[in-house]
Amino acid sequence: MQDALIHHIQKFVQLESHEIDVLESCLGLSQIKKKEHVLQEGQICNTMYFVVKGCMRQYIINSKGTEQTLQFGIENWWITDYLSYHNHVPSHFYIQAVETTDVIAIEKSVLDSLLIQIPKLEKYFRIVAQKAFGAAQMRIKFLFTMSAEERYNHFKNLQPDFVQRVPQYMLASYLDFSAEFMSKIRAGKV
Amino acid sequence: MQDALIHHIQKFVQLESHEIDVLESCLGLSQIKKKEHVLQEGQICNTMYFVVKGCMRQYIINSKGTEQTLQFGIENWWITDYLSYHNHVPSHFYIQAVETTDVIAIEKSVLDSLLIQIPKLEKYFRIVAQKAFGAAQMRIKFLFTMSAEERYNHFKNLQPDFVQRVPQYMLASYLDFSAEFMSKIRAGKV
DNA sequence: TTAAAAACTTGAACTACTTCAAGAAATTCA
DNA sequence: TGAATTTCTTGAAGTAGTTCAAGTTTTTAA
Repeated sequence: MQDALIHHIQKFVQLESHEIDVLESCLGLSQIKKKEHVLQEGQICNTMYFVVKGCMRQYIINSKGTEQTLQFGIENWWITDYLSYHNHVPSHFYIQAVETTDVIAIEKSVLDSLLIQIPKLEKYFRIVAQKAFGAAQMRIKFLFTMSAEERYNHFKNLQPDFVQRVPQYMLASYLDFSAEFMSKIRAGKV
Repeated sequence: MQDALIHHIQKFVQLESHEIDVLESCLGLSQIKKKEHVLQEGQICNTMYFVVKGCMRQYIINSKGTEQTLQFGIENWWITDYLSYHNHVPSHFYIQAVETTDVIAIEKSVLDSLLIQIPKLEKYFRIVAQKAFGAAQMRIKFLFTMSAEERYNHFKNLQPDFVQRVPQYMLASYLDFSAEFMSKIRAGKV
C-alpha cells in the first residue's frame, strides 16, 4: 500500500514507471499502535512520516503538564519536525499515533538518496512544504481573529467527521482553549 | 545586487557559473516604498518576494478594523501567500513594506521557467519552505505556551535590533496582544 | 464482563488580557 | 520648520477565557 504515497506524488509530478519501481523498492509501510510515539521531545528527528491510514499528532507538554496538540496528520499528510530534521537539533515536540496508524516512514538518508535518484521528487516536496506553510499561516490567522467558539464551529464545518474521531481534549488544545471550555461550547453554555 | 539571493541560494545548493548567469539575467531588483502594498486582500498572489534590504510584512485587517501582522520578512527572507500562489485563489492577506525595501520579485511564470532551466533550485525552495514551516510550528508553540510578557521578552532576546525597527503596534499584533498592553509591558506595569 | 482507566461535564472563583477614551510624544514631509 | 499625522502611554472598567475540584460517562483491556 505504498500506492497511497505514489498516488499523492502523482498529483504534483508525473513519475516514469522505473521511478515508481525505485519508490516501491525503497518504501515500506509500518504500523504505529495507538498512543505509540515516533518522536519524543529532546530526540533528533531524522524521519518523515506519510500517513496512509489513521491519524498522528504532534504535541508538546506545557509548563502545567498539559498536552497541547500543534498539528494533526491524517490520510495523505506528512508529519515531522522539519527544524530538528534540517538543523540536527533536539526536537521540541512529541509525535504520536492518535489511533493505530499506517505510515510510510522515510529516514533522511533514504530520502536524500531518493531525491538524487528521482530529482522530480524535489518538486513534489517543495510544493507540499509550500502548501503546508500556507496552511500554517491561515491557521495563525484563525487563531488571531476568531473567538474560541468561532474556531470550534469553523473547524467543525471544515472537518465534520474529524471532530468525532479524536478525543475532545486534543481538539480543544489544537484550537487553543481548555478541554473544560470545549465542553461548555458543545453544551451551548457559553 | 541580486548577489544577496544568489548568495542565499548557494548556502543550500552549489550553482554552476552558467546557472548564475541565467539567474542574473532573469532577476531584477525593485524598490518598494514604505507603506506601499505588493498584495492586497482579494487579489491573487502570483509573485514571490525575496527581501534584499528592508522589511516587509504580511497582515490582515480583523473584524474590528485593526491590523494584525502575521509575518515579517527581513533580509534573506521570502514573503508571499503560498496558498493563493499555488491554488490561484484570492488572498486573505495584505503584503506591505514596513520601511522602504529592496526586493527581488519573481513572478510565477518566470520562476516556473527558472525551475526548469535550473532544476537544483527545486531543492533550494524545498529546503526554504520546509524550514519556514518548521519556524511556523515553533511560532505556534510559543503562542500556545507563553504569556504575553514572555512572548515579548523571548522575541526581544532573539531579535533585539528588530524591536526598535518597527512600530510597537505592529510587533504587538504579531505577538498577539494589544498595542496598549505592549505599552504596559514595556513600562513594567504588568 | 467487569474493573480500571480515560474522557467528559459542571459550576464557582479567578485572571490575563482587551477595550475605550483622552492626552502626550515622536515622526513625517510640504 | 512647524503643522499634520502617526505612534505611544495611562488608568478604569469589562470579559473571554482559565483553573480547580468533584462527579459522571465512556472506553479499554484482561
